[in-house]
Amino acid sequence: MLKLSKKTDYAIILLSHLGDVDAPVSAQEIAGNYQLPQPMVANILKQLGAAGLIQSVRGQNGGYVLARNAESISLSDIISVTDNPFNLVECAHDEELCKVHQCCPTRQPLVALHRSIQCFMEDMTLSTIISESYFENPDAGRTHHETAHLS
Amino acid sequence: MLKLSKKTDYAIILLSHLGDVDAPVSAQEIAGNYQLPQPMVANILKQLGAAGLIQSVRGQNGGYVLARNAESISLSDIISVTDNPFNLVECAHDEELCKVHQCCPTRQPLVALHRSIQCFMEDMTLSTIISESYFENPDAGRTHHETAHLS
DNA sequence: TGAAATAGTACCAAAACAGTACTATATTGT
DNA sequence: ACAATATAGTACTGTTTTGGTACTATTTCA
Repeated sequence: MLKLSKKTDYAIILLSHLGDVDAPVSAQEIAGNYQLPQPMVANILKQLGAAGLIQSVRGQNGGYVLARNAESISLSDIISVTDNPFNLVECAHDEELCKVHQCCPTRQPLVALHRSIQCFMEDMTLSTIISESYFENPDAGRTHHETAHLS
Repeated sequence: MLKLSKKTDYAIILLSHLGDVDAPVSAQEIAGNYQLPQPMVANILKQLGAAGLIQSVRGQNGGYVLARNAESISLSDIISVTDNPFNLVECAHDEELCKVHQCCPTRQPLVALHRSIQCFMEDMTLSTIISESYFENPDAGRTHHETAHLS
């Protein structure tokens, strides 16, 4: 359906929050802060931890901190954890799956679209996301990215 | 999940075929040609017809022809028929839906990604798709190599 | 020892997807 | 006229994905 899952949506919020503070932040704290369901938040943080994007601190006063600096975490990293592996169409990576491979019209243009999205997501880092979220004005910091990766 | 539906995948194939011939083509003919399920093909053609992308010719020897020339049919047109309305995230278009709108980190970067995808899909016309599908491997080695290590 | 936190699973309801079925209608060829 | 072939419209269904919950175990600090 060409949309991001809520998990991804939430994950960006959670990671942006973690990127703003140094001390470990608990799931409960974030859930309360953004009025999101606590079990959901806990679940996503668990996944992000298992994927190595964040580090966990167990026990009382525990929580999560970023495992790497925000510059080295890309939107692509996040999505690969919270969404299923990014595949616009099944045959884009595994040519054998294509039934009409003798002359499939979809493959070329969709692979191009796939690559354009992929590049965008790899260039968009968490630190960029955090700094952009400070602009309240929609037109403030947008133009750069809008024009960057069209082709 | 950030993937296209099979309907869209099929629709591109169907429309590419219609763009290649002048006489009306029936659902059965296309289904046989590409070994796709005939009822599925018929259903998609019905939808594309209702949306005005193709014109129907009823009766024996009937079928479908493109309603407009292939240059004026964009990938965006196709997707808007066969996929649900394109929305990366719910709040991208309706700001009121956003629960954490006091300072939502996701909105800015995802709206940018949304626009980038939208522009790509509007610029990619059916005629481009058709002409690209003629190359079996234009620079296929490069394309395959680059997509191999993505995602 | 108890409270607060993560770790790991496993589960469930609702929605979307992929595909099918059936009836009605229009056109052509004989 | 009539049968064959085609679209038109609608409704249905099994499967998968999504969004979210529940439960138990483990770790740490006070």
